[in-house]
Amino acid sequence: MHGPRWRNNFEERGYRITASRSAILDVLSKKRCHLTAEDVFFEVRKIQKGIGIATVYRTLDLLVQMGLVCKFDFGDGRARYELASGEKGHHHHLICRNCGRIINYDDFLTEETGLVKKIEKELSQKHSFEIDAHQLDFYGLCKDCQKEVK
Amino acid sequence: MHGPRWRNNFEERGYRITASRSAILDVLSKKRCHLTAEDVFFEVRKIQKGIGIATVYRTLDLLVQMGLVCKFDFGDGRARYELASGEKGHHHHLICRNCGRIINYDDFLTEETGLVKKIEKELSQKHSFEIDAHQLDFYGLCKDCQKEVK
DNA sequence: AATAATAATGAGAACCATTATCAAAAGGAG
DNA sequence: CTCCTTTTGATAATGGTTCTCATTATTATT
Ligand SMILES: [Mn+2]
Ligand SMILES: [Mn+2]
Ligand SMILES: [Zn+2]
Ligand SMILES: [Zn+2]
Repeated sequence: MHGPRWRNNFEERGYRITASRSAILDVLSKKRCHLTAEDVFFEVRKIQKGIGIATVYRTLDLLVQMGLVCKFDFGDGRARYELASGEKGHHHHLICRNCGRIINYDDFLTEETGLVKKIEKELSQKHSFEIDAHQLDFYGLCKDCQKEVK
Repeated sequence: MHGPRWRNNFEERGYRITASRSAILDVLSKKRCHLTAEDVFFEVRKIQKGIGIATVYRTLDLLVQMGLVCKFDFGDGRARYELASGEKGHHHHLICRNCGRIINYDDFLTEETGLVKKIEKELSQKHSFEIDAHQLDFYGLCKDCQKEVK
């Protein structure tokens, strides 16, 4: 996820590479986790003093549309954004119901990736659906919250 | 998902079985799909004329907490509720990015269920996480929207 | 049955993440 | 520089959800 690639991507579509936009991409590149729009906003303001929250939302939308960023909704009322590092970089989630902690994992079981592909193929045919992505999340209690709740 | 079970469940916890509450459960039982709170509200009003939207939200929360109802968030800004029919009744989703259509499927591949269990076990150990549920969604374009977009 | 205690409810206000609006600023083409 | 398009920030508006609070319904106690 370094410069040239997304720069080309921008230019091809006639989008301008502005300071705000590249600052937002910088933040997403460095903090590789599930940032809310607000998180991004505060982080980017350290670089781009005057940036407005609207620009953050607009840019995030843009990046999602371009496929450079993934948008998640874990059910706590705010969207989360994360750099889409393509095939490699794809991961699934463990989400704590108590504290909201989110754990990424990409050390899939050997069967895991293969089966998901197989399911996708099967479902595509059966439902005439053109699948381009999937999301697998596990919900429960994290280590710390297990004690706490008991 | 018929009477006695959830009635007991309610009484055990000291919750009252009111007309509104059982009307809401009725609606969820009959319309077996992903209803928004508003959907439920309008549907229930046919039975319980004076019911307020706040009661719908409160009751849905209650039912989710009790494990009788599942709450989903497919990223369109509104939560969806659906009767949790336990082990049987569990299903995964196909979601159209264009029109928002949601397709349930529970005709899992034979390997599908087994593998998910295996992953859960593995993840539980590795991350000391107590997993109690999972959600698997596939995103893409439904049959109708494939033509439209092209 | 009457009374007291508690739980549930409806109306509407409040909340809060996200979107829309719009005038100003910045960037690019010539 | 000039014209035209895109981007931006401030702020208002939106819309789903939650909160507040006075009223009502249900249950427990006498
Ligand atoms: Mn993630
Ligand atoms: Mn479903
Ligand atoms: Zn936790
Ligand atoms: Zn569709």
